[in-house]
Amino acid sequence: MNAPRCPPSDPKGNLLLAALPPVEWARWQASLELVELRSGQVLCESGAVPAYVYFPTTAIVSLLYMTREGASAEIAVVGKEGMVGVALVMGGNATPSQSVVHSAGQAYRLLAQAVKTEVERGGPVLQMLLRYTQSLIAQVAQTAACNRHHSIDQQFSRRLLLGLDRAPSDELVMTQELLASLLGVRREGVTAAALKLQSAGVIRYRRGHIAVLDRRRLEQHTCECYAVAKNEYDRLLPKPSRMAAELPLAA
Amino acid sequence: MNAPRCPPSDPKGNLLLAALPPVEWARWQASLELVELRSGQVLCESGAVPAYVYFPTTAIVSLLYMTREGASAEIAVVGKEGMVGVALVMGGNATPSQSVVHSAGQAYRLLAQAVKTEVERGGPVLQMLLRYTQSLIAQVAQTAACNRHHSIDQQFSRRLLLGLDRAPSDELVMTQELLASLLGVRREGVTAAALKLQSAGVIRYRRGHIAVLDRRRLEQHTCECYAVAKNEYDRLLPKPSRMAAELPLAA
DNA sequence: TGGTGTCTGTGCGATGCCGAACCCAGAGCC
DNA sequence: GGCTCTGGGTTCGGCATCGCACAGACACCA
Repeated sequence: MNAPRCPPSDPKGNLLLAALPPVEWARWQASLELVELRSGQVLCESGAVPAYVYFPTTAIVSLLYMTREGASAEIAVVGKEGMVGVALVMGGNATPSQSVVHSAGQAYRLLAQAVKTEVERGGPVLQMLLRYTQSLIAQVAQTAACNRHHSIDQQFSRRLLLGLDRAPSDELVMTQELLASLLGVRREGVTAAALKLQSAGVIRYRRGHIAVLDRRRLEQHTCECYAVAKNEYDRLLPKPSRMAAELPLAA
Repeated sequence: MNAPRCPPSDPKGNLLLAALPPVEWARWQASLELVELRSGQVLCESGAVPAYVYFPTTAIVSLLYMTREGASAEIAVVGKEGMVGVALVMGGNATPSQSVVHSAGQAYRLLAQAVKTEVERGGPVLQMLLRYTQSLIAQVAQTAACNRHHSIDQQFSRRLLLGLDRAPSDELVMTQELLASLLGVRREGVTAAALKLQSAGVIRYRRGHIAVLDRRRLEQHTCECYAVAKNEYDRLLPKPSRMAAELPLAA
């Protein structure tokens, strides 16, 4: 009854898939393919045309920009709330950014052509994907402002919250080294920020595992960038039915 | 024969309008309204639903994020190559960013409702606007990476090129103070960067006017961010007919 | 059980940028 | 011509972050 590694997650674990109207959902269901994403896996290289779009359920993906000198900067995070591959919706297919899995898990994928067909059809699916893309723009823009004006401490807290929203539990599986490369700062800067939060009792961590003990206070340590982007997502893609998401599945 | 201030610019001075297919162009022409935009004018406040979208011809507009502490960061520049108000295309209407004119000039505007009707219609216009939006995402993302990794000198050069591409001449009308607030850095940092470029003979400036003398060398001083974003725009919205743009208008 | 490699903590000096203050000079106005 | 204002140049100390180097420590594997 179990898949090799984990029990397969419900496609509706992805909030975009869960928000599909019944007619569209019926149309998509047969085409959705469950895949296990490994940590470090590159879903789409910079400038390449992806073969699939991905709807993560438990996996978490980073959209990265690499500079000429080899430095990296994460411009957005995609997890169960979103989709990897909006360039296919926008018509440009490729993007200068790279999509990399940083937290292993499951996702449902759809052939690029299937998405393009769906987009050409217009209607509620296109509307939803465009709204998600708009929320992604807001996240990227907020990252730009945050990179300019806020301290490593604040950005570290913000990034923990972004991860937490997309993770299945209160524990993030990522090293300080990884976080540093995502934030585009030195690992020592992340260590210092983590130490402060740990001694304040907000988080606890050990070798690649960061447990958030007090989310409330973590939010207080963070710049407004987290809330602005989250509010924008919630405004653009309101929860269709909170009940359905929280109640156990019937039958 | 002249308008009060300047001769009215041709709507096709805006590259998106110029790229409209004949049928759509005919449909739009009657609805387009020429407006003079003053420097400092706010086209849309953060979180507000704009009444119009704007297609600048000679004006230049900044998309700004403001932090809680009052600092600002320009996340993208829109001039004759683009459109202000993509949120209406994406369906979210509002955005957390603010649109501010920083270089007075002309633009054509269209009622929000007219744009939404056009978007619902689908077809080539929607495709074009989505592709423009994708190029805007690339610009914003590049700004995020640039803010993280590059020096004020590089960002200053990059910003000059962004302005130059959208300005009618080789002279930018903007003070160092304004540039500093757009880049989100101190004015002294901009002064230092400008001095270096001037003593290198790349630019010459005086009280609010910056003349670019040697564009080639300016590009050499810049980080790759400028070229990446520009290439992405050119890829997504190729010049429909270079001839038509460069030849004088017939008849 | 011991070895090994990865992850985390720490301590330098160097540097780029900030914050504030002040002055000068060009431009516009009366 | 003189006044005033705005834009630009300069200086100083301070701080956050960087780059590098190294030591300890935990986790895993043989």
